[in-house]
Amino acid sequence: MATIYDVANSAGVSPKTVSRVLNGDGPVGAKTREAVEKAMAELGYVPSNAARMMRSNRSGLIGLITGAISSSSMHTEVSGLPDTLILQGIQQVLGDSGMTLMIADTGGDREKVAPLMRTFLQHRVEGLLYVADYHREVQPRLAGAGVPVVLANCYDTKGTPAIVPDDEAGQRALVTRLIEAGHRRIGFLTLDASMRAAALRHAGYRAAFDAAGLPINDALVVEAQAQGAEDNASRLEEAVDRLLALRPRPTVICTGNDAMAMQLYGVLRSRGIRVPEDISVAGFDDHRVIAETLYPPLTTAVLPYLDIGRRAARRLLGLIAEADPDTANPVLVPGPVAWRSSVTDLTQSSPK
Amino acid sequence: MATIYDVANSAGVSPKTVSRVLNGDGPVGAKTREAVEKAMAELGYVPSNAARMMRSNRSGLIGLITGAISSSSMHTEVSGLPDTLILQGIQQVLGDSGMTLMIADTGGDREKVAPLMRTFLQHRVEGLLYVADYHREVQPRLAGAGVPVVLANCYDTKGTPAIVPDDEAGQRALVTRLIEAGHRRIGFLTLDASMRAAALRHAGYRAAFDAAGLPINDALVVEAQAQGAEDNASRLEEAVDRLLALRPRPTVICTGNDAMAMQLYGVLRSRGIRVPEDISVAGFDDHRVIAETLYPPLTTAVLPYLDIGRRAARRLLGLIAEADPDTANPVLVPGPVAWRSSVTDLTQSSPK
DNA sequence: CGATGTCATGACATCGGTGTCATGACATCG
DNA sequence: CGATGTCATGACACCGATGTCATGACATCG
Repeated sequence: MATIYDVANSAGVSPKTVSRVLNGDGPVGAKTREAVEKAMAELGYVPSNAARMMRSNRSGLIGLITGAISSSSMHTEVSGLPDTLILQGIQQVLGDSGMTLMIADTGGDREKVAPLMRTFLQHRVEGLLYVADYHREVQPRLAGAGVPVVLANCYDTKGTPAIVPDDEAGQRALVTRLIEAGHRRIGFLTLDASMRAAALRHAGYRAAFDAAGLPINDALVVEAQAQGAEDNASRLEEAVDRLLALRPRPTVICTGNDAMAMQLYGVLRSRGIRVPEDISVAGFDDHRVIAETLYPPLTTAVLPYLDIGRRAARRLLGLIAEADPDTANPVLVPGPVAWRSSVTDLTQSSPK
Repeated sequence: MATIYDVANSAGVSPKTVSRVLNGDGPVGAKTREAVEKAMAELGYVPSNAARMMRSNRSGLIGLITGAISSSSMHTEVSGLPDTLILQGIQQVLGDSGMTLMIADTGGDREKVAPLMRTFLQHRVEGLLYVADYHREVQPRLAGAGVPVVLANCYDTKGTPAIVPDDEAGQRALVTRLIEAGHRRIGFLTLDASMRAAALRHAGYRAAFDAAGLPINDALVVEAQAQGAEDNASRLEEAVDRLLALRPRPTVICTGNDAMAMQLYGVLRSRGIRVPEDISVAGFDDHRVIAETLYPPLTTAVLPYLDIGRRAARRLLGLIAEADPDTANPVLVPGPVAWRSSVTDLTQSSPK
């Protein structure tokens, strides 16, 4: 690969002059510039970042780690890469700022974290991102490396800058919309209670009722997932039947996430209940493959992954520039409601 | 950040000796080694990859590009990152080999490819991977950069090393299993015919019949997706009704992918048809969220993304080491059949 | 016309490692 | 006992860029 010396020789100038052409500092004569540019093009010259870095001490690299990193081994499932939307959001912001992303996945093996960190440090990353596959608490050992860290889709108890989805506001907005659409008996099939999202979404559900000045009926809320259960399908069926047995019956059922809504569609149909004519359904996540493909398309609260990624990247860049506006921590990112046809508007007098 | 000189001073030796301790080349006295290691630990010394690279000319970096890169603008949909399993597979292999992955996503903007390539070249990546979000042909302009390239989940016409799923073998294996389970009237709802996977899977379907010595009834194969259609839902319904109108009715319906199978569940239930009691269903992809969550869980052909990622990475490492076994191109990676309860075994005399 | 300033350019050192070669202290051998 | 070999270590150059400073050619000014 051609070096700056090759270019200098070929153009009959000194390396320093080539450097000036490259970086636009210092004056360069028009004819000289032309000759240098021609030489660069001919040789296919691309400056070496390594050499640059030695002087500038700026690598232009950001390290990203996913997978097991904390010691919260409660969820031992093999955790893979997180939703790609988070990565995409990070990419967008970093790309625009001229940073390049290095990624590493521990593949669920916590022992791999240390060597990965070492590799990142060898490359002199200017910042680190840790991305979780679902909203949860982590106990990272990333700190102390002398490099700014931002957590995305997770948080810790030490006040490390973190960006997480505002599950509570999302569920609240969704339920508020349901109430506005005339629904009063709103069933809620919740996630495994040990999940952070479960508690927050439940709180959002209640907050929506409170804000509307409506009473809360706890019989409408049923946990439909269990810790390490295999038989979540039958558990869901039981939960659904319990809701359906209520009189008057719920007019809409919210689920802990879109996957559960997908199962709910199946259970309801097997009971001869039509969606949304007989009962409406709403999910959470806006998992595209599911929410848009289901028939009818699913009304759901959007998990703002793209936005979370963008904000995490921006915050990290801020920390690197030592210009952290020092906002509240963790930052809660709200998502909109995706209103689709799985929910009937009861305020419309004549259902077609 | 501490340098090798700091360590050398602190340990009272020369930088070269520290280097020897680091790399284990050349002999070092026991006491000296101890002193050096102590100094390194105290200073939190991590060697700089940039400096190393200047001499060795080995960056230890692999560049990965996803998103729009070809000029095949037929599918203008915003293409995001590909399935994370491919990335995970790549990660695993590269991580074990000591390489670090740099990733960049064009976010669908082809204009971004050139600057990204430049960035990668500045970092002196030793190889490039291009990963597509679904099996297709690309016309990359990656070549000529003097760096080995491997395509994953896509291929070109110039013979660039490529790793793609063996869609034909997958569909064939699936249909063969169906035949073994006693099915003879096997419906097939295909993807948009312009997709590579559609043609290959169709070929696999036919091959299974041929191998079993059974006749093919073309009325059982219906295209259930259209080019840029909005109303694929109603199109699917029509296709399903056409299959259901056949006498005798198909005993199983294969779909172009798992998402379509998910829709099919809905359509069948709305027609009062039970899965799998009245009719069996099989998908393609083994898209976990769908295949495992659906009730009943979906029998499907596995798209071996993890394996594709692994092989792509291994092949790239081979090319970098200039030891390419020069296998057939593109490499077709077969996937197993995931047999779940959405398909009834007709050879079992008594359905429970 | 000499002093001063600007422009265009180059020589040289430097960043943090590592390859090459040299050196001194011992051990071994004939 | 002198020649030779091995071990442990250091001096020095080099990788490819860029910052600092110097230099020569002109232009401008009083």
